[in-house]
Amino acid sequence: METTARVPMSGRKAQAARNDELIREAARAVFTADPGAPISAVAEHAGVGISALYRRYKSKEDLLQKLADDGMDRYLAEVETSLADDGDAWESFAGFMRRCLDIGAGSLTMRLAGGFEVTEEMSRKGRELHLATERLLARTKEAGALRPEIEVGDISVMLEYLHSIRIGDDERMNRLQHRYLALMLDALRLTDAPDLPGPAPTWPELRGRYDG
Amino acid sequence: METTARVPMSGRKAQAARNDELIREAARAVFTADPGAPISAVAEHAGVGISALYRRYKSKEDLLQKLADDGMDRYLAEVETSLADDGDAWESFAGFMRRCLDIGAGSLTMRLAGGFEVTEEMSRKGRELHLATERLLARTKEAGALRPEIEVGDISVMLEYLHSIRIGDDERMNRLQHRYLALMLDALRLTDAPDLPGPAPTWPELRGRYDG
DNA sequence: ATAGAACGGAATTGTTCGTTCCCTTATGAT
DNA sequence: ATCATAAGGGAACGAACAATTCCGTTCTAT
Repeated sequence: METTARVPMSGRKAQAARNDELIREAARAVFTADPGAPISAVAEHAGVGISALYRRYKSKEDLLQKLADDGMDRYLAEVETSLADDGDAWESFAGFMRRCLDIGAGSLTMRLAGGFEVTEEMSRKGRELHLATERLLARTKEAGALRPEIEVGDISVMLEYLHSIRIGDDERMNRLQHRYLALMLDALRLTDAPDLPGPAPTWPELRGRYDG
Repeated sequence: METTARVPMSGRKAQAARNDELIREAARAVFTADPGAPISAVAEHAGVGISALYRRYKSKEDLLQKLADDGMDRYLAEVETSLADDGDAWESFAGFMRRCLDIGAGSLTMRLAGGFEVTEEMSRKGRELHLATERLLARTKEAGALRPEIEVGDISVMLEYLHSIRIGDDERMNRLQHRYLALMLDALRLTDAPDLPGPAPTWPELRGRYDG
């Protein structure tokens, strides 16, 4: 045990601060993997007891809400990063998708939905994300780098389902997810391929899964 | 026995015979949608009571085994249909994928796995499927119609993943699944696209999810 | 040495789900 | 018409599970 705590890593406060992060990370990992996971799985994954969790979040619903909200922020940040990138339009878009895959964004919210009450604030943020994503898609299409039929709903669905690929350990899983994303991306840039069947999922359809 | 049996809809026996089918169909639908669904959901979906189910299957595990086995048979039938098709190699392969999507094959077994004991017989059948699929892929690649890096594991993962897309009612859902399959297929025929990241999932990796 | 924050994890309580049981109904033989 | 019986509906039962609470312990700062 550290007696005099030179290192910032010692002391209960530092421990606690680190646990904050540890727990958020674990929650993200666990619930991305399985939205219905028990809260004890999060504690286990984080290597802490259940108390550490309940000290920080009033309830499971509270945790899920904060997580979803956080996920939306991350996602928005990624869209804006790409929007601000003035380089190659296609690479900018592809990078956005890859980053979303890595940080678990773009799908978490959807996958979690149903497990908690959607606040007005979150609903507002959701619309904001939608609009921002729309801008990114529009810009990419204008550059002739993206299939015109692709809409925001497609992005949601694709990210959500890429995240559901869970084989092997974390590293292997990530690699496989990128394998299929690469496949998708190859298809997405085919601007003159034949039409896709059926219209893209609409915003109400996606939302409908949890507040319908 | 049917004495005169003009009307197939009357009589307890006819009812029962119809229920056999009703229940299999419901089980397929329900468990494809959610491998962890309660058995009562199957009864509900089939419009019968729970007794009707337990009269036919010893237990949930029994039902899952029979279902998985049935799924493998269906899948094998589809591979062989395509293998027997001497028309355009690409269309033959694409048709195979589309049919698998429609009948819920190619993923059911995997998704169900973990919920029941895998018999030796099933294991054997699994290897058979693998080989047959390999033949189909090889043939399609030889015709220059399929990306050479695509392996059997990719097919499993893609089908499994496509089936997990669940938005809207059955019809809408099917349409959306075909939308993303179409996207995938567009990517799969790109024989000269840049390499995909990471190797395809291997047979042990896929199996590893339930008997590891 | 002691108050108290931060924890770990067992105990508690409510819910879910597989399975069993019992009662109703339709069928076919007597 | 009556009765034995196959089928089926769905409530009841008990085990497993998971959210939350509670209590004893450890470590920090004083």
